[in-house]
Amino acid sequence: MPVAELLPVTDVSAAACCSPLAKETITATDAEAVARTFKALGDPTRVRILSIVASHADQEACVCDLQEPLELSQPTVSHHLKILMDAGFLTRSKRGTWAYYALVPGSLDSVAGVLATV
Amino acid sequence: MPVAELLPVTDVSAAACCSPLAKETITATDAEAVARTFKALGDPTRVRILSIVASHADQEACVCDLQEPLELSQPTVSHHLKILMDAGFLTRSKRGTWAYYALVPGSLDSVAGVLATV
DNA sequence: ACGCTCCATCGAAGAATGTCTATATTGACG
DNA sequence: CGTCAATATAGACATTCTTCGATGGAGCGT
Repeated sequence: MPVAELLPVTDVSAAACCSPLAKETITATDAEAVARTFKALGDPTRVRILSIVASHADQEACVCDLQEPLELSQPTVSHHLKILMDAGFLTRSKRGTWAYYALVPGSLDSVAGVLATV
Repeated sequence: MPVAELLPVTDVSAAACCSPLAKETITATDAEAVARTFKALGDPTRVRILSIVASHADQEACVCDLQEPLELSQPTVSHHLKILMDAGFLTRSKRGTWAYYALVPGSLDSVAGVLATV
């Protein structure tokens, strides 16, 4: 960010199309973080997973709850669950042989807040 | 969708881990539409484009406004702009030689509403 | 009319992603 | 302790995505 001030942006001739900025733009680093969040939501299977989990009683479901309605192989379901976990939308709690994935409270709502930074 | 009712899901033995659903889940078709929206936001370059456009005075910028800060080739910038247009975040208005891309008012806010359907 | 600038489209190369099968790991239960 | 069930991980393959250079079209200027 300090680099910006070093540039002599006092160009008078290029006034043709380029208009000045009214406020700061997002940094490239922050943009990557925002994109990572949305990329996790950018797959129909993962959207359905979140919907199924959210539709369960305690907003919690195990892998076997998901495999059948999604009609996907078990490793594929686990793969998507990991992505949703890494993105902060789900948590995993293992009870016995089963792994229960639960919605992180407020994680979906906070997506709206992420957009405010753009 | 009507296929679901045909399945005899009255399985009594599998009560071990699977819990019942408290509400309806999203349909596969709707999930694809939701995912398409988020996929458009799932790339750091496109997030930066939206930020730059939103930071301009009238929330409007031409391609030349974007090419330099993004440090990408012009065809690549146009490619991303098309994706953001198809997703409903930007509109294009050509004035003279220049093409001005403007934020669709409320399009970013409505993303939060999309999540409510999940 | 000619050239020049700005932008969109085309085609291709490399990277990333979604899916599967096969295998490993973990915990429960005889 | 051995077996079985539920998940996770690894590797492979096809598809999609991001990016580029090259080309084409539209509009302004001399």
